[in-house]
Amino acid sequence: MSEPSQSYERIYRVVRRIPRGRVATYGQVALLADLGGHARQVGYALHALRPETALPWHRVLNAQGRISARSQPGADRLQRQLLEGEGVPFDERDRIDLTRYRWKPRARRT
DNA sequence: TTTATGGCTGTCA
DNA sequence: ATGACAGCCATAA
Repeated sequence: MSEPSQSYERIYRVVRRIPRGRVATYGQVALLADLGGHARQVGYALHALRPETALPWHRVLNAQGRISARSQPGADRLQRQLLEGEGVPFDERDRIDLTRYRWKPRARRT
């Protein structure tokens, strides 16, 4: 495939695997996407994804278990709302207990 | 081609 | 425990 941005697709693929009621960090997704721990690109990929792309971006948090402020206003609030709707409670500080809600994917790849 | 960002992370105080 | 600084790399102009 001559996909110019195949890297993004990998990220999307990983994010899509995140089960409902569970969350993952950018770093984690990056690792699973073979990006080698470069979480930033994950954030950019999600930032660059199109609205018609049904992707559970709201299940992706930063390493602190909190929602990062993105370009779109109110989007962080929406993310929180979506997560709460999936059964992921937030702390007083808007944080999620990653030790409990962190998605534990299996080692894939051959 | 180079330059400038950026939905982060890890370390230090 | 939180707050602040620098670094890595890919994408977009």
